[in-house]
Amino acid sequence: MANNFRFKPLLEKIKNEIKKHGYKITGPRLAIIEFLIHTEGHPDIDDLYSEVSKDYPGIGVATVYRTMDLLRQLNLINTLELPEGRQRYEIILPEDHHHHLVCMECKRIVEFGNCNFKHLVEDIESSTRFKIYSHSTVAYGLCPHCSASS
Amino acid sequence: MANNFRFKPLLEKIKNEIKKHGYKITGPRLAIIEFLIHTEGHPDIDDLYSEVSKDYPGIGVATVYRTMDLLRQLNLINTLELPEGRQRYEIILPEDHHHHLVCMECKRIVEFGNCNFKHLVEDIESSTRFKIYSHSTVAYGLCPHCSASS
DNA sequence: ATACCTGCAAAGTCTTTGCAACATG
DNA sequence: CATGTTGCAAAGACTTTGCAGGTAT
Repeated sequence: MANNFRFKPLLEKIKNEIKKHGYKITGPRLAIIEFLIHTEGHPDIDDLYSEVSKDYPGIGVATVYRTMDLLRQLNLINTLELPEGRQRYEIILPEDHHHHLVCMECKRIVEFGNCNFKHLVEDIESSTRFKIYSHSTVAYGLCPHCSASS
Repeated sequence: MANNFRFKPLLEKIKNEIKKHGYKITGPRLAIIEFLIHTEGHPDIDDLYSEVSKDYPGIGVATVYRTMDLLRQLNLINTLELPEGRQRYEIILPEDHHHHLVCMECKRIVEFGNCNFKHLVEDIESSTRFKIYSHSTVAYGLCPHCSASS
């Protein structure tokens, strides 16, 4: 697996974070977290449920929802808001600020790292008097394949 | 109404767009569109349903959903994807490219106009080979009021 | 031993759909 | 008057919740 190198330290960090807050490391949680660390994709609840079921048969959907809530509360995952009407998730890697490009045709999701938003923060903070903590950008377009075939 | 000046030409443009595509101007549609043009907010389906019911009693929720689908297909409204799990809408004004700032505490939504994304488009297009057509940024923070009281 | 956690099924919420009556162009 | 549109209610999709039994620490 390409990203295996990131596996152990990240997994340990996540487990510690969970324990630190008084929650427990359980089979279903581990299976979900390991899947999230390994996958290159941006799974939704259904993807998680069906994929994790392979490692952990018998897991219930409710557990998947509850685990994702927990991970989000602990700031261990990001939630992607796309126009699909459901959420997709990705594990947060340290030092990996990126955004997403979505193909309007085939729905493929690609990450991109260039982000110059930080240059704007001061401007926006002074014009709106908000204190900004985070941001998320989604760009829409056509992927190479779909743009060739249209 | 502060934005009355924008009302007539925009309304005409929208009506024409609807007719041009073979759809009809009906009472419920007009009531929804007029509300969207007048409001300063970012209503969700429920807001629309209850507000528009005042002008047009008896309207059904299904009609609100269907009208918003139509307006989105014709590119007359923007959909805001926020972590609330439901969509919010805004009418598209010509020459008004902006993004949104959301207060994490009180959920207030504020628009900001600074956007330097266009400088990145070429970079992203060449590194990903996508053709980009639009983008949307949401920043999260604390509004002046909430940041004072915390 | 004591929280916490799980799967299940039921309940809840939000959105879509089928349909007969109606309205627009 | 042909075609699109509407409100309603039912169906569908997705998410949350209550609970009794199970499990991590």
